[in-house]
Amino acid sequence: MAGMAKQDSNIPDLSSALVGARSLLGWKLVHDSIEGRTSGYIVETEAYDEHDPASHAFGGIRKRNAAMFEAAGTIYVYFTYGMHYCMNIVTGDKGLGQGVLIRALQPLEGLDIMQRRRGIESKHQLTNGPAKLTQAMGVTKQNYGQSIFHGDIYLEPGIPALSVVQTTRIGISKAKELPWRFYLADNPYVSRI
DNA sequence: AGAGCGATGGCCT
DNA sequence: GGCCATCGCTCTA
Repeated sequence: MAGMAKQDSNIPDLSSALVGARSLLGWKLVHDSIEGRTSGYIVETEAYDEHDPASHAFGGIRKRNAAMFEAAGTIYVYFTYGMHYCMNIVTGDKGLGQGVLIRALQPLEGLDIMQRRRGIESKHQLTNGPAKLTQAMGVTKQNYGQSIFHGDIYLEPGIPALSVVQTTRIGISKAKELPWRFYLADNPYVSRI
């Protein structure tokens, strides 16, 4: 199968933020919560590493960002604009301060739960943004520091990332020229093209 | 289709 | 006191 993009292991490659951002595309993100199971395919990501002025890890470890310095697979949730949560999956060696922001999902299971949590019907609007998907999936500060390898939020093999677009990141003011955003080409659940 | 803006809280200088 | 890795509503075109 040389030259064919496929998922060839049962864990994504989280060795660095850039590798992880690409590797996580197509994986199924699952949350088994008290309200039920919600899941979706990861269709859009952004990489943030320790040398990146746009990263929350830039400037060193603090209470707010400490989870980013934990082992790869740790979930780093942050609160922003007074009302939104966003979710990252930590990459790289422990102590580095790297992660991948999950920016969009293609909703798969628990659509009714997502619709209730989001307060909207439209399937396309449920998870096409970093704060939208955490609301739909029921991810909050409570999940801060959990590991995707043993917890109620975890990954399962999903769909092959056949065609990936790499471009600049969204919603940041520093280092915005870096092409560290990845998404599945032609996927209707990407936050924006 | 795109600009403007309010909501709202933790962390920074 | 100001800034945000945001979203969705409300205007103008």
